[in-house]
Amino acid sequence: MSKGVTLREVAALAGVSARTVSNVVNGYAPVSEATRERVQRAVDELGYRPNVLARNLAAGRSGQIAVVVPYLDTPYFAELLQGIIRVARVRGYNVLIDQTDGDAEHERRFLTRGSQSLLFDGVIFSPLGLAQSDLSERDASLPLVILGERVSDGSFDHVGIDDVTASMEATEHLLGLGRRRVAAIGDQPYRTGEAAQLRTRGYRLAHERAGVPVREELIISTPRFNRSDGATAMAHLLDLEEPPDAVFCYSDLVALGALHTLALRGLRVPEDVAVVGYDDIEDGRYSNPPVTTISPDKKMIAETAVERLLTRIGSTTPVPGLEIRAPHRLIVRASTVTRPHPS
Amino acid sequence: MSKGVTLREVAALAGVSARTVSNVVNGYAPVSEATRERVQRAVDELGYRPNVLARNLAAGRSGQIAVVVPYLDTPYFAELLQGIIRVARVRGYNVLIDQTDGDAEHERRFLTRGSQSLLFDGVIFSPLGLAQSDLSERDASLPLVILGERVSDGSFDHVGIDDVTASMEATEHLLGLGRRRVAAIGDQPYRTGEAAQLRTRGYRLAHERAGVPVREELIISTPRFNRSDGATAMAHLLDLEEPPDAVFCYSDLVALGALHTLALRGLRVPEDVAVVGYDDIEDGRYSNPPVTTISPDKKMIAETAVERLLTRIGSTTPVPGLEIRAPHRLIVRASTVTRPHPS
DNA sequence: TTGAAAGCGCTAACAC
DNA sequence: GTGTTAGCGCTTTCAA
Repeated sequence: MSKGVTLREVAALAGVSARTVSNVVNGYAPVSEATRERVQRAVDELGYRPNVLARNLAAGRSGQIAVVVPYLDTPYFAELLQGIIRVARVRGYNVLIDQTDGDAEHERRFLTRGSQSLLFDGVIFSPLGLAQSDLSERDASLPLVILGERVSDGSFDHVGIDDVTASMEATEHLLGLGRRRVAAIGDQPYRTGEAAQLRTRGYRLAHERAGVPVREELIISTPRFNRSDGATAMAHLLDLEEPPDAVFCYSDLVALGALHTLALRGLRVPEDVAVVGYDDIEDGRYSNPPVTTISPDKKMIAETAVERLLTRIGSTTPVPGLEIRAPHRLIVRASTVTRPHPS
Repeated sequence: MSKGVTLREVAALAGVSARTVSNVVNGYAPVSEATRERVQRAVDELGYRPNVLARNLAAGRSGQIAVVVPYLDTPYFAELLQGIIRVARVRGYNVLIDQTDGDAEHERRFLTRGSQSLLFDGVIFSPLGLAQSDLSERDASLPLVILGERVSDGSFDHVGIDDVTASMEATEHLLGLGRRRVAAIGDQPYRTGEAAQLRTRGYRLAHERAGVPVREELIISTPRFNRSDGATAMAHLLDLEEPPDAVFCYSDLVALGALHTLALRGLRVPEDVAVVGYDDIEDGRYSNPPVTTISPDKKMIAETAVERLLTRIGSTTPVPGLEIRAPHRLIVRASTVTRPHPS
């Protein structure tokens, strides 16, 4: 393995103590210009690289944050991750990735320092299999930021968009287009489906405001928010006696799946069925037709999540949990309007 | 921060030495059943969790591998990563992610242990900005597995599919359909574009074999393999005096971009223009129309990459670099054949 | 400013 | 089988 020049060797060559080398390397404390230069020369000459492990062990921190998502190949998470990694790197943190497949047991492990103890200083977490209540029974000493739709219990921060409002806007857009049989794909009417239920709430709210009755058979629940579920749900909707003339999908992936089924059945979008998605992933911008969608400010979400986490990590006293709402907007594309505004 | 029960405390409670606790925890060496049980009880009682950092420092390894890709939000990498993380986890390794944006300087940093020293035991690397020659000037003590199209110089393993053959097959498929003006999108005729050039070679080879002359103006080069480049290139091709009747795209993303432009121009796929992609990402299965593509065995690539890396990490003597060819196949979908085989 | 030295928590060589 | 103990390489308190 690599030789590994140690701090001591540098100290010896420079004729100073380890302490001084450490100071120079870390830019800490005052060191006289002459000494600093001498040390620096020794560092260069020996090609010294600090051993991160040792540094962290001594300092009691790891310099790493973990990002835990259900699925890595979901474009939304991939795009978010990209942002998180960029920001973390700038702040001197490495990013450890884990993917839980939405498995509750697997997810729970990240709520405590557990066996990973000290491997990461904090976690940015997007839970899927855990219910709100699970989040409360956690090791509060582990800095945590939650992404997605949860309400903070005060021991962690939560960053996300206002799902109810966004969903309401998406539905209103469809209703405003004169559609009267607007379906919803993605409800999850069970304990761990709290996030999805917020979208359904927005959907109902929009109907209420518009004075259009909700047709319960048009609300389809799906286990996941992926293409295949979207395709299946759409097929089911089209087989109804009175199929919908519009669909609000709880993710762009679901919308893409719905579009796929619509194309197979030879239906025109948006003429026969208008489609709205959620997330604004790149796929949706290039699909045929491009998908109208709710676009969360991902850059801000990523930045805020890292920023908050580092604040927590850096603080010795408990930091109050914040509810942070990132902005979102509706982007209208050809899946709902024949001649959309140029975007 | 978390209290942190130490090995010594456990030892004290169990009335044994640290050595024994370590043995029990790690399942090492022989320990009498009675002792093991006593220690285990102490561990449980105290809620002892080994400090990974300390363990690694002492053992001289980190238990982490780094995976370095140009872009995380490229579905192909996301899908691959997913496989890599799964396998690594089973083998007890954590995965550190980095994304280079294809920046050569950034990539080069991963060819040496550099400042990250000891933070990871090995690297799975998919270079983009580096040329073949850059790979040779590296710190051979860092276990390395390269993904994508490179030839091993003997100091690392390389896992990938046979790009030339695959590209030839893709092109032959188009030629076999009777298309005579087959375009290619994705060539990169410069030093770091070696991978892309292999695809172009396969493209030419297919023409040669079929006795169809290559029209140089139909070979379009693009800086990246993304949707936007594909859309632009397609627009350019359609503006030619004699536009193509088929396109071989060097990635599915490029194909999706091309499809987008084709739809905008009101052209029919495959009737007017047939399209073939590369990578078999999920997007391509649900696009409108679904994309015929070269499908590399991603699962095997991921597994093999991790397996080889761990072999390198575990070996004290130099391991000869292997060239590993993963299988691939052409999947025919509606973007080239009106009534494709069910897939 | 700088030096000496005590750990950070664990592993493993060396004894018994 | 099990105990002792010397580090792994760095940070940092305490003196000087």
